[in-house]
Amino acid sequence: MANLPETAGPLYEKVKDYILDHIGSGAWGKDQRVPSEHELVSMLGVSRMTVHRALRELTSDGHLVRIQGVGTFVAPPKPYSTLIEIVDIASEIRARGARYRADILLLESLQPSQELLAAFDFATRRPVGHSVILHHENDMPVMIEERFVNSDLAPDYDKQDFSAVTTYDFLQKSTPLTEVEQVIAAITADEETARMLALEAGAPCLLLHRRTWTGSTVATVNRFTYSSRYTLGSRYTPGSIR
Amino acid sequence: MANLPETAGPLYEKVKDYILDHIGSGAWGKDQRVPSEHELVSMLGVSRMTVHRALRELTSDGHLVRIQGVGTFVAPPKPYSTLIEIVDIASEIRARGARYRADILLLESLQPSQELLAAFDFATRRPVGHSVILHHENDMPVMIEERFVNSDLAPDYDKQDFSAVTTYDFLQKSTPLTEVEQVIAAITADEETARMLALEAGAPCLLLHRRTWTGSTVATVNRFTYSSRYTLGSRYTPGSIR
DNA sequence: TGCCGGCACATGTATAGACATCTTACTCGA
DNA sequence: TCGAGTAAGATGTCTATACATGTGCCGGCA
Repeated sequence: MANLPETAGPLYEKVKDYILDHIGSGAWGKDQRVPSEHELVSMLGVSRMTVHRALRELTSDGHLVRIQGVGTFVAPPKPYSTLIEIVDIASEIRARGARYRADILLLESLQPSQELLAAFDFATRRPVGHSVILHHENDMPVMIEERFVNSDLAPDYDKQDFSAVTTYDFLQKSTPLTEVEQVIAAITADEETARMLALEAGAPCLLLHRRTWTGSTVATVNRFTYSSRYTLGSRYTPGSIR
Repeated sequence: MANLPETAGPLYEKVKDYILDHIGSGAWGKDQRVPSEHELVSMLGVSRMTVHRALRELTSDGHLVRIQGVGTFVAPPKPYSTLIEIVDIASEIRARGARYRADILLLESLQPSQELLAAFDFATRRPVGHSVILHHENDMPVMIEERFVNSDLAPDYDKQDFSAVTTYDFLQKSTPLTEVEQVIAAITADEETARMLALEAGAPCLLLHRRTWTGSTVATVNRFTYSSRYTLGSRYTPGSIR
């Protein structure tokens, strides 16, 4: 019989640790199959409910995938999931008491770049609109926003709607917001980005990719670029947590 | 005997719905006490394990608070936060099913750099502790964390507390968390940062400054550095909020 | 008066057993 | 050869029971 860790605490936690250790060491083969509940019961000498609870919690933690009638498998790696609030740059800037302005540089039907096509699964969806907007704070450029709209969105879209300056306004005009996925990263500014944001080429920038689903449809892809001179602030006040 | 919803699905889901409905209607009084497991068993005619599972899942969802030996209570409402969620890198990495490790590189009383002093108003507060922690995902360096503790914090701080590996654990050990302010920016890695994170010097990195107030005191300053190979993603689903 | 032991009651964990549901693979018959 | 039926085995749920652990109260004793 295999040995569980001798640390203190509930049995199911020891079973979880035992399984995590074996996931990490790759001991369960390249098909990533975890022993069945019955096998684990025999191996570890605990009841099936205890094994089941350990497996269930590891599943909800994202370590495992379970398929009824088939078995338990090590879960494939997933993207990060920390919440970052939807960025509304106009509100941000106004809240600082500064003057805000947005210039629409480009507004037409265009194909997004190959890079964005690959990154955001637009290959099978023809975008109907593309806008590039430059946002200013006190007449200093702050952010470039690129926005795409999918062809399977409501067909009554016109350029009037599409030119809504802030993404938040834009989303309000479309179907109700249901889901947002954002990815934030650091990049170095290429020549055009540097020119538009009044930076030197190679300066560090923030990049914010966003996908928004309204209903079941991908509606927009936004690319934000923040100059390193500007920051996104946040303030969190839990208040009444016991 | 009270009636459970007649919808399909597992019993414990019906029990969860039953409890959520009563939370929503405020039926359980202003002290927000939920009936005990034993009472729910009598009321609903299901086994205690089923009631227990429903209560446990509602607790981990944040709807309830349970105190062993005391009882179960409706969780106080949480504030609507416009901000970046507190980053708990260890939970992040574990949620991806990856292996997490943290190495404490330095743990002693030091002055923060002049840059941090200026940025975070430490000039008038002498820090009592300083730690540098390197976080790994699957043995690849992911983040450098620097943590300072202020001298006007509770004086009974010792190195044991201070070496708590994750910031979340650290904050749990101190006074209750009341307010957090975060700033995110893009930087280029200096030589030492690049070496520690296995990057080339000058590579773009994310920088995350955080100030935390516990009570009325500044408690910590954390500097996070994410390699550009890693990203912070976010997924926001308003539909799931009851 | 004050303290402390014990009891009642709350949640937390663990087990054994039963049945339900789902998938896969195999067998047997048309 | 194909297809329906079935058996095996996997996870999912539910119950009854027992014991562990933590909290608060109350009553008796010093």
